[in-house]
Formats: sequence, structure tokens, C-alpha cells
Amino acid sequence: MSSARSIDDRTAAARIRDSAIVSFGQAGFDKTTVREIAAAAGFSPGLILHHFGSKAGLRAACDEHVIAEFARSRNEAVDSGTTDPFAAMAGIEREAPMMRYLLQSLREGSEAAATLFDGLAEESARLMEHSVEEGQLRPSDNLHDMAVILVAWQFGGLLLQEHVARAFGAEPLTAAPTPRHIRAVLEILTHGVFADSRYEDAWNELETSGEPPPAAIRGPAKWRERESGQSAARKGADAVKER
Amino acid sequence: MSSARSIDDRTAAARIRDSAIVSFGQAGFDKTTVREIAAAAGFSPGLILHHFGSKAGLRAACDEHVIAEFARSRNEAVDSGTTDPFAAMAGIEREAPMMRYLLQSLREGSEAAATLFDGLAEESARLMEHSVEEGQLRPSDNLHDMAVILVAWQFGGLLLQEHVARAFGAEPLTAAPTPRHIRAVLEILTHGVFADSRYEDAWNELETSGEPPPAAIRGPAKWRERESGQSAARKGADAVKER
DNA sequence: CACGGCACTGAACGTGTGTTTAGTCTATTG
DNA sequence: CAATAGACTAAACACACGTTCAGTGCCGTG
Repeated sequence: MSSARSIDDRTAAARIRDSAIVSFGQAGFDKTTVREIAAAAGFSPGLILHHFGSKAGLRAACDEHVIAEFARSRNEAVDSGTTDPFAAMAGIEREAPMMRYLLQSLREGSEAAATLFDGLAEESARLMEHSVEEGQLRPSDNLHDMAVILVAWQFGGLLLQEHVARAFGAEPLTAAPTPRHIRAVLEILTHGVFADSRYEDAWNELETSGEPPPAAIRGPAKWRERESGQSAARKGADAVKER
Repeated sequence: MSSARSIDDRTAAARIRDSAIVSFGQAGFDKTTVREIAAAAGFSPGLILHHFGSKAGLRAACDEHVIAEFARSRNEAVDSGTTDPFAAMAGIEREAPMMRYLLQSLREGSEAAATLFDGLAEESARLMEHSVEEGQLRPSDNLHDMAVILVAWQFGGLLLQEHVARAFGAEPLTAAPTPRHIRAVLEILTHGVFADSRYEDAWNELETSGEPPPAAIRGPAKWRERESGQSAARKGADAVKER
């Protein structure tokens, strides 16, 4: 209720909320107990319920705060002339609990995560349009869709950070991508992975041929048009005649 | 569904295990109760403990079974001449609980997930090498690293499927990617997103200049070399001193 | 000063959960 | 046929968790 922004913000409620963001971000909502949060904040468990009504209420407060903070940070970056919201996000990314909190939310499928995802996708799309005009990105008809995919991939990669880091021989705790990681991403985003546009062409042909593609390609296609160009080719071709 | 050791496999323990795979895959390990699994399998909760010792033991059994089943499926595909393991995986993907189970494991960070991830990355790398020889994929020095990234992106996209589907206006329950999804992925993997190779070049220069890059690029770079070509430019270029 | 509201605490309550235990039923074996 | 082992169940146990409750001290207000 009494959630003033700056000076008033160090109230017990605020400290509880901040502790909760840290704990939720580390262990997730379910595995974090009210008692843990209370202890970390230096209060009794009862006070949490007194201020937030329930554990779910506390989460709602955390969601609201984190989302607002993110929006503020991004707006601030835009206003200050830095037209790159990712830089702003990156600024917090380092060790800030908010990033962990949002990643956990994304992992657990909370409402805040959906809000964040949609907002970021939208923003990425706008940013990409701008970058196209400046000649830094390839023009495309599907810029918005590509932004969605790229945001999903990016967050997905962060969610699986542990495994990626292991594959690249980095310590699991490190948040920073390794040079090998960066190089691989750069290469994919610069040149793609396919040798030519045969798969894209095949797909276009499929689409323009009037045949509704989802039935033929459905789930499996998701796997096939991926790095296994081989099967993508075979599938795209076979799908026309067979079935 | 039916298995190699078909007759012996329909024991109560096996049915419990299968029910557990379904339940764990839908709701996750923590939110699934032993009683639910028992009820779904048609037995009493006590029997689960009798056979598997504990809920964790049941999970271990599920992990082992799913991983073995995946390996079997992949080997079978290889032996039968289909050199594409993703096709095999795709075959199960549709509605099979195993895929959900593994995705949940990946989400929760179980050991089985790590095994699966590493195995798939390895296999993807081999497959990509083969595809390069056949002229379907671009040659590259970083094929293995790229495979890791692509596998991570793919799984990450599946983990965030809900949000991606929402962005593409599909029902959340559908596992199949929409045509818009496929098209966007194809475009990225065919052409990349950057207009030219300036970012890649900048990065290469950075690396060959002897300067250890991690300090300069660290966490934030993860965001910057991504779709926001703009900031990637600014970052990579400023370091080398560009406009 | 008396008083009422407020932040806050400590202990208890109720519930859901994994697990244990005692026991029944079935079937295989000597 | 008797006995033993294992599959299986019903009930209870133990514990952790979110939540409730009855207070206690503190501060501003009449």
C-alpha cells in the first residue's frame, strides 16, 4: 500500500520484497519458504503475511516491482540517448538479482515473465526495424517474427546457461559468455548455417502452392528445419509428394 | 509404446514408472505428489515406495528409462539407415510424454537433462559435419560450438514455447510451430540477421589483436552481439575504434 | 495522560506431503 | 499341504510449510 518510490522505500516491506526477489531468483518460488525470506530480511515470518497478505501476494509485489524497475531502466536509457535497451538490461544483468528473478519467472511461467517477454519482443522488433534502416541488419518481411524467435532463443540460452557453459568448459557460476560462445553466435547470426537457400525456397514453394503446410510439417518439422539441414531438405521435398 | 522387453515390461513397477513420466512431464517433479502417480497408475502410494524406495528413486528410474529409450530410438534410427536422429526424436515428439519429461527435467535442472543435452550436442555436431560434407551446411571452424548453441536455442525455444506461441497467435497447448515460426527460423538460419560481416570482423580483430576479450565484453556482450546489431556494432567497433 | 492504531513477534494451527509400518492376499516352492 | 516370500494396501506418522492468532511495544493524537 504505502509504497513510495525513493526515500520511503527502505521500509521493512521493501526490505522483505528485496529479499524475496533474491531468494525467488535463486531457488524459485516454490522452493523458497516464507521463513527463509523473513530470516534473510531480518524479520519474523508473520510480518510478511501482515504486509503482503500471503506468499502469493508477496510474489505479486515482487513482479510489479521488478517489471516497473525494468521499464524505468529502459525508459531512462532511451531518454538519455542510449537507444539500446539491451545495454540497459545488460547493465543490471551482471550480478543483479532481478535478472535471476525474471529468469526464474520465465522458467516457472509466471505472469510477470509473460509481460516481460512480450515487452522485450516488441521492443526488439522496433529496434531491429531501426537497425535495418541504418543498414546494420538485413531487411526482411518477417522482422517482428524474427524478433520473437531471437528473444526466445536468447532467453532460452540463458535458461540453459548451465549446460552451455559446461559444453564450453566454463565454470557453471559464470554469467558471462565465453569467447567461443560469442564467436559461434556471431557466426550463426552473420551467415546462417545453411549452405544456400534451398530449404527456404522449398518452404516458400510449399506455402505458395496453396497446400496448408502445418499438417505436413507439424511438430517434427520444428526439429527438421533446424541445424539438420539434411532432414529439412528431405522433409521439405518429400512432404510435397508423400502424404 | 510397446517395448523390446514387451512381456516383462507391463509390471506394476513399469506402469508406475510410466505414469510418473507422464505426471512429472506435465507438472514437474515437485508439484507432482506420490499419491497422484499412484492413483494414475491404479495402485496405492505405498507400492511406489516399496518398489523405488523413495520419490527420488522413482525419478532416478524415470531418468534412466527415458535416457535409455532415447538412446535406443536414436541408435535404431542410425542402424536403419536414417542418419537423422532428429527425425527419430521428432517421431516421439508429438504427444509422447518423454519429450515433456525431458523438457521439464531441463527446466528443473536434473541430471538426466544434462546427459541428454550433452548427448544431443555431440550428436548434432557429428550430424552437422556430415551435412557440411554433403554441401547442405556452410563449412565452419566452429561447427561443434555452433551445434551447442543451436541445441541450446532449440531447447530454449521449446521451454518458452508458451510465450512464442502467444506471440504467433497460436493456442498455447499446441506443440506444433506455426508457419510464421518456421519461416522466421528458416530465414535466420539461411541468411543470418546482420547485413554484413562487420561485427564478426570486429570480433575477429579483437581476438587476434591479442587483447583478452572477456574483460571488455563480459556479460553485457551477450545481449549486444545479439539481434541488436546496433549495439553490437557500437560495442565491437568502439573497441577497435570505429565511427 | 489515556487511548487507539500500527509494526512487529512468538507460538500455535491445519494441511499436504513423503514415508513408515503392520498387515492381507497371492502364488510359488519344498 | 504348509510355509515362505513378495506384491500390495490401509492407516498412521513425522515433518515442513503457509497461515492465523493473541499478544507487545511504540508512536502520534485527543
